[in-house]
Amino acid sequence: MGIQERKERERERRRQQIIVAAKRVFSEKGFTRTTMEDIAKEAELSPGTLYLYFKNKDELYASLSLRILQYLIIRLEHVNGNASLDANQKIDALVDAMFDVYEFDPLVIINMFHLQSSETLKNLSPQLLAEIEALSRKSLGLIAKIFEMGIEEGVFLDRHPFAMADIFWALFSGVILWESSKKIMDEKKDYLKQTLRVSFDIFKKGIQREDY
Amino acid sequence: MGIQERKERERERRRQQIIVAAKRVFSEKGFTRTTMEDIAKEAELSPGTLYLYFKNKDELYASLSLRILQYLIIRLEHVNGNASLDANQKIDALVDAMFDVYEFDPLVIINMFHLQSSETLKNLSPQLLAEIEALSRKSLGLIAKIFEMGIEEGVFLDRHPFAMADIFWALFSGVILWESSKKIMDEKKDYLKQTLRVSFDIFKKGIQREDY
Amino acid sequence: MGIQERKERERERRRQQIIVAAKRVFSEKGFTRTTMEDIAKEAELSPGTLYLYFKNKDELYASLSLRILQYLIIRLEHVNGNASLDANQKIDALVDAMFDVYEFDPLVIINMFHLQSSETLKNLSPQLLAEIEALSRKSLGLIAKIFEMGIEEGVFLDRHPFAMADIFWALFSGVILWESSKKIMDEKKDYLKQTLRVSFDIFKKGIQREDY
Amino acid sequence: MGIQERKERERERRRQQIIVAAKRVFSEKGFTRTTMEDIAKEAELSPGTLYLYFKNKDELYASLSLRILQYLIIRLEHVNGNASLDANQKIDALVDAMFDVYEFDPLVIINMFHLQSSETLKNLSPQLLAEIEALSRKSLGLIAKIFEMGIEEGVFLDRHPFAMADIFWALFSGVILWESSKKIMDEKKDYLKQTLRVSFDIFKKGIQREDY
DNA sequence: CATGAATGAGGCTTCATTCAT
DNA sequence: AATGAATGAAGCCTCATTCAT
Repeated sequence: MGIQERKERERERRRQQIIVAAKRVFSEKGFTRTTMEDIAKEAELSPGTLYLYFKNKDELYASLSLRILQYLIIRLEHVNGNASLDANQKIDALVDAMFDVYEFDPLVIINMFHLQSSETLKNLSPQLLAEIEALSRKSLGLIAKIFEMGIEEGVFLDRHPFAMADIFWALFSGVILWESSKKIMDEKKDYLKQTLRVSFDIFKKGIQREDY
Repeated sequence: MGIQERKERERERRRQQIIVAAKRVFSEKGFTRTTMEDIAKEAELSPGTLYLYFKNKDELYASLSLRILQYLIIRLEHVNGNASLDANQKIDALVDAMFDVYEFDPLVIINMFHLQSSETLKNLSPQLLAEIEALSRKSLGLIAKIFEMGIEEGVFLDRHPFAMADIFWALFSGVILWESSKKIMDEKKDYLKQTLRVSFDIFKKGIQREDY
Repeated sequence: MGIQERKERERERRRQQIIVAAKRVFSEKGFTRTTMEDIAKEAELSPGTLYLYFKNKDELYASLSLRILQYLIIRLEHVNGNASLDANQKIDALVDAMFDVYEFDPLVIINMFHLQSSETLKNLSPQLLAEIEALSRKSLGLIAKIFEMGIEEGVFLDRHPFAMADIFWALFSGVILWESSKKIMDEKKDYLKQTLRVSFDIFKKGIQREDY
Repeated sequence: MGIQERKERERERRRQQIIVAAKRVFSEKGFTRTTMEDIAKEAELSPGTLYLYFKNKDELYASLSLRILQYLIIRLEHVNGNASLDANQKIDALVDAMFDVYEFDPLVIINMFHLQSSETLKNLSPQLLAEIEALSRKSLGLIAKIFEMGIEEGVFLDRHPFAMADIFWALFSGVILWESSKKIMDEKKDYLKQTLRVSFDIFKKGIQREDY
């Protein structure tokens, strides 16, 4: 059993090793221009080894997103579970969570939104697509719950909570993608977090029934 | 010169022919999975011919975005030029313009945001990148102007107008990308326009200094 | 049209060029150990070009057999069409035809029987498999017809003509495969044609109702 | 020594375990598409273990044939050793032996003929090739002996006994390969044994000096 | 002996791009 | 200008084999 456990740990360690390498290379070069050999080299492994841990390039790419979605869900459940917060406080907590998730691993977040907003999605295996979909749906559901609560409390505009969650999510991803795209076009300073902050403020104000 | 002109016109017509074909194929298959031969077939031309009009695949792809950005700028200039509108009316006109642009060619809009939010950007030639950047910057500038006006009038929150423009743009692209991504994951109905409408409403409300 | 024709001819010439090269390499190394690059080199073409003429390695391999089967069918039809021959004379003509086909291209014949008697068959595309099956069936049918005639004439044993055709075919392929296998094991002299001759004699005698 | 023997027995048991597994997998998938891991899984062993018992994939594949050839030789020696049979009775016994061998393990027989009629032969190590050759030669020699006897008795046509043995062998393998190939092309009923029966009848009749 | 994770060479195939016609 | 056949670089992935445990 000790052996069993150690093996398990080592396997997980190896996976991480690959994931870390993949993250780095994908972030730098994007999906298409990254080769499996690039990742193997970065991970100091042989190309064949990658395939012992990930079925193919797509799955490896997507698995990055899975990790961060799982982390996001944990954070969101925590927000939702905190009964002491009213709707607006939960929005604040939600925003904090999003910042946390972003800082947890900015490169992966950008990767994830690239994935979600790109053709790569069409290449994924049905299972993996379903998995991503499930986690996305769950995240969105948890976010929607907050809006639902605010609507019930009468403090938020009465819009479909899922639409609001979609918009919140779209705003988050839109800002991140747009800002990183601007950085590509123009290697200037990084306004991402400031812009994100303002956008969340605007959003929050925009959904209030009365001014606050 | 008559001959010269005719040649010029024919050349332009050919370019359009290619662009139309490219649009169709890129929209259907995404950038990577589209081959130059696909486009050539769709345009009823030979692959070689494409290279007489576009330097390479990337430039062809990007040129789609150029077209729509140019159209967008015309629309935005029109909005800005209308002196009879106050800031909030201009926001409405801006929103209308965005809807127009979207409906002008939804596939190309999605393409453009894919481009802007993707690795492809990294592959472009510096000139083309600069061209896109210039047009984007101009668009954003025109949008920012509206916010600037509202801030000066005292009806909008006093935030950096360019940040507001970025956020507006990010919201627009974010919703479009996210909704089309949801459609990939789950071939359901298309809520894009409704969601876009709500998101603009929230945004507009969110930037008001006083409630309206 | 002149141009059209010339292109057609050139295309066919290129195909032949590839087929000749493929035949040589496959015969020398067998299917698995032959690489597409081997063939390309032998044909003095680039690997990519092979794929302009053959969908993949399997199809290229199988197309060798198709050619010879077509040739065989022509020969068999000729035998069947000759109304002046009685059943036993047709058997002789059949045997001559088989020798002809063998000499038409011994390497390809061996390839074909390798193909027919091997796992490679399982890898073929359904269409190609169907095509081979159709030609094989047709060949066998033409052979069976001869036996049928002999049975009706009362000179051959009354066995199912198709079974007799199968046996004839199996004998032919069996001798060829076994003799070439012996040559691999033991680079000695080549008794193939003599053995083939004796085997056909035995077969012919074996199917007679009365001694002749 | 008891220990020594037990170890020996266990080693042999392990070998058998692998052979049984290999037989199953090779039969199902053919040589190329079978991986060592497939076999290891089927044998409930690890891939590495296979290499403790067989030098490589080729040798493992070939060893299947060795087994059946050994069995065949035993049967053939038995036939030859039975002094009470005349030549034609020995032919009958030979045919019975072939059927026995076929039924002893049809899959392995097919494997063996695949091996003998395939490129794989070219990959074998010289020793293994020599071993197979030796057994084949011995089998063929035993078969030839029967024909020799018949020729001496004056009941068989006076042909080179080894050629007759080759033809007999080629007929046997040809029918088996062709029938199993037909089954691949067309998942119909299995006429193998009937066809084999008829083919042996024809062969027997074909080699008689006088009618019988 | 047994394991099974790791290796890494090598094959098939695609496709952007070129260039002779 | 247009063609489209040809190129050939490069990528993904497989799998026989090894070796540290």
